[in-house]
Amino acid sequence: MSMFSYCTERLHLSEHEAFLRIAVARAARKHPVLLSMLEDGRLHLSAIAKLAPVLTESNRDELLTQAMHKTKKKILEFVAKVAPKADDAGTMRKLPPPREPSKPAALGQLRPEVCSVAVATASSTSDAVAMCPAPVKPAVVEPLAPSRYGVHFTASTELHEKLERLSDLMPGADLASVIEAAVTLKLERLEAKRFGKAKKPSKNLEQADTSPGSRYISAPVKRGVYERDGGQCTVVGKNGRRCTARKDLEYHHHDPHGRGGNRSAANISLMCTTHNQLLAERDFGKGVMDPYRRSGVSVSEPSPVYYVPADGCCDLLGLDQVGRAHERLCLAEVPATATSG
DNA sequence: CGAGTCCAAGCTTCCCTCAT
DNA sequence: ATGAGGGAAGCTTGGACTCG
Repeated sequence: MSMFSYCTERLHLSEHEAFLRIAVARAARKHPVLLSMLEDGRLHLSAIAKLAPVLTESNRDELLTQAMHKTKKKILEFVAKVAPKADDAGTMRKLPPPREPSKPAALGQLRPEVCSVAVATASSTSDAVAMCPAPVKPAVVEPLAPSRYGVHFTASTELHEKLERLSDLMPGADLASVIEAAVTLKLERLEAKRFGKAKKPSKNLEQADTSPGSRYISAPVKRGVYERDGGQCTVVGKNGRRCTARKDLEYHHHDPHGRGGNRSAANISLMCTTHNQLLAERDFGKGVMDPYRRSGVSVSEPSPVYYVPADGCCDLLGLDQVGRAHERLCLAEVPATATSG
């Protein structure tokens, strides 16, 4: 259960009440002084929620001193001074919401010596995870020979049982074949869902419904866009280099659905989460988009492995300060194996 | 049975009304 | 006049459902 669900379903707070309290709690984790200021009335909930996105260790003392006993309006003025918004404002395309806080650590990342007991005695996977401390050892993928890899990870009793059941249904297959079959099936389903991939497509691009009425992108369009864009982010830097991201891809509406944009292939491109967010920032302003990543987990930040630094990328998008995700994109070290594509 | 479509979940915003 | 709270809107994902 996410914190949001807990607040709304268990504590019966309204969505907005929940939002305010979660925002304050998250801010207080970074800046504990906020709690005492809230308690003695120097700051109110709305003030903290507004201040949180721009509050840093360096500006905290000055900003909080200024904000004490101030109205929400005044607080917004402070915020605007610290983080000026772009002139352009309007509707926006929201990026995927944060899932990390509520998502349990992968079982493969748990410390075996501690979790072996927990996993064995827990009644469910989530219980087992809850009983375990922070992850220590991630799963290991070790190259053994050309085209051969060794994969080591810690499995839960649940997974172990499932593998045994699947093995029973695949007589003669070794463990690697069983896992490969399962992964292949999941991959096909997810790619069909996400990118409209199909073995025997029943509709082509011309037959797809592209009217602007619905937000739903039809499978033929998904398929066509994915093939046209080569399964890769389509953003190209000033230096002519194209972003090499192939993970966390999203369907970006050039003319947003919220503004009446249609869902034809011509209006849609593949874009990585980071660039999608950057374009949203360009369209709607940094101030509008910042809250979506202030938690640090709301953006699925791409691994540097998938990126080549796009020189002039900031210039391309007309942005000066674009946040952590983009900093990581532009400043990340590029492994020798990664080349521009 | 597979492909296509719809819709709820999750989170955050803006705009408005209510209570103080 | 002000902060708190309610409601609707917005966007993506994935589960559930429908159709051929």
